[in-house]
Amino acid sequence: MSPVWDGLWRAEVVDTARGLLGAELTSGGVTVRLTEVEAYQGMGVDPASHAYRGRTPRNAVMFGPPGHAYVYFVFGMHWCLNIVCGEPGSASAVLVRAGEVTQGVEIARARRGGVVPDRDLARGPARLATALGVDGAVSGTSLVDGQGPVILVPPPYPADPWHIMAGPRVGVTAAADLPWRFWLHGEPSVSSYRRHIPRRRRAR
DNA sequence: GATGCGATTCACT
DNA sequence: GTGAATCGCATCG
Repeated sequence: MSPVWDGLWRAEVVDTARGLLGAELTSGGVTVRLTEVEAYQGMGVDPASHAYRGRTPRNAVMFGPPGHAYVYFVFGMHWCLNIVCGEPGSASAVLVRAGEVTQGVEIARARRGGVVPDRDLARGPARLATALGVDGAVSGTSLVDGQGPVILVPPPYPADPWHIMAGPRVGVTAAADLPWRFWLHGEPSVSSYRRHIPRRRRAR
């Protein structure tokens, strides 16, 4: 594993998240440059984390070594891609929320199913996963050993700190006040979703 | 642009 | 049974 990665995984997950801005994910002919990420801490610490209540079959890979993919299924139709961080057992991770497609634009567009503006190809975690062709089969594979279906490459240089914005994580109901979402200022590919608002059940 | 809401499957309680 | 780390479309301004 490269020294770059080693240092990133050892950092606090919020710093790891910032350090991943500008990194590139490549899968099946499509490359995405990360412009928006969210940090999730580990078991018993972060109530918004899937690992908060401990290890389960679904989140088991979060407890494994860093640099691996944790992919989960939400809302009955979407896949989301996370990068496992920290020491093995720490169960922290960074959710990849959005990016700019830098290679394979037409492949990504085909995966997204037709007419999609470039900036929207990987704008949002489920769209990003779709653009890369990522699904549950990727979960548990390494992103950094060059052997897996998805390859993660470090940023050519760290993002300018003045360029990094921070705010509440999107769509989470717990710990909604923590500014653990990070994005690159001015990037058109940054998702614009609002904070989750619990909706009343419609059975009435 | 902002806001509201339904779709649709699964893991966990 | 409940609610979820979302998205796309409809509606309003």
